[in-house]
Amino acid sequence: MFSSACEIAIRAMIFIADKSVHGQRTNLREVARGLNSPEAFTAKILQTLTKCGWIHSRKGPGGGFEANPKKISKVTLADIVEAIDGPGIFSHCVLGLETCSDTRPCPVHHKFLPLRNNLLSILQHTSLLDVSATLNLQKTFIRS
Amino acid sequence: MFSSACEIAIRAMIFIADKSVHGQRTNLREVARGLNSPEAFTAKILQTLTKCGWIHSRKGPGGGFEANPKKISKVTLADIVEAIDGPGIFSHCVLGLETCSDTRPCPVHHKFLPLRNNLLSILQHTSLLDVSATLNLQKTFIRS
DNA sequence: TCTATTTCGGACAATTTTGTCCTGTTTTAC
DNA sequence: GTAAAACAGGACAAAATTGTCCGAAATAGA
Repeated sequence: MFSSACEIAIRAMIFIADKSVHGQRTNLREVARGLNSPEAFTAKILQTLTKCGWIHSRKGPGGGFEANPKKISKVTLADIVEAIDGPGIFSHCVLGLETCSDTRPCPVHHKFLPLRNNLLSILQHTSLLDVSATLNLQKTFIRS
Repeated sequence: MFSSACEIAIRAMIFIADKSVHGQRTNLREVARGLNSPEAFTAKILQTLTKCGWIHSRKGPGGGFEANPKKISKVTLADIVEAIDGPGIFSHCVLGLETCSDTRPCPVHHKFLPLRNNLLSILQHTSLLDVSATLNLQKTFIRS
């Protein structure tokens, strides 16, 4: 569904959001270990998220990554997915047709339309706060 | 959502099914042109579908590909997707966690569960016959 | 100021996916 | 029987994705 970079991005954002909610800053090593993801690859992804402004980074001792608490309740899964996989994901035809649309549909277009809308709705209405809340209660997990 | 090989596979199956329903056999060149897909790559995909038994191939002049009319109403999108992308697609965690399950869920597991079931249901209940029917009426298209 | 810590950014490497090409084999039509 | 048509399959090539490495820049603390 999403690229593995995107999967890691979402998990990383949840991890960082959870720390930030509790007033803590975390760093690359902690994130990578928390997710059980390759450190260097995770670094690249965090770089992208930083450039997009979804997290804030700080160099030097005691530095690391943090998320603006106000943003955590506003940033949605859709925002993160778009930042990593690009906006194409939301419009890409199920059968890969470039010209697929309501007026010139592929054979499964109408079958999948409600599903796509549902997916989009979930992504757009699920904030980081929503999903990070269960994490600290050990009700959900983010480490493979 | 699916790999591009899988997108082509589904479109190719629809194309072949549509021909077969009308008692016609088609060949690689026709399929590739019908889908506007690279011929050699399409050949590989048709090879896989043939080995899986979803279509039947025939060598020599006048040869090509055809689908058993009885099968066309039974083969589902899920069958084709599984043949090309493997069964993992149906169980792969949204966030890429290997250990994700109802009892040890990732933070979005429960949010996406209904969506996943819905997707699975659509794939399993949509037969080739269903989707190829609209094609001949020029109501849907499979060429990009 | 010096050092240790940490992110940044570019170059590079490995892997997977996508795509091509060529040779062989089977089959049909004449 | 021969030639042409068509798929089968293996080797190869290109592109995209995933992943690594290292030096530079920034920052905190001694």
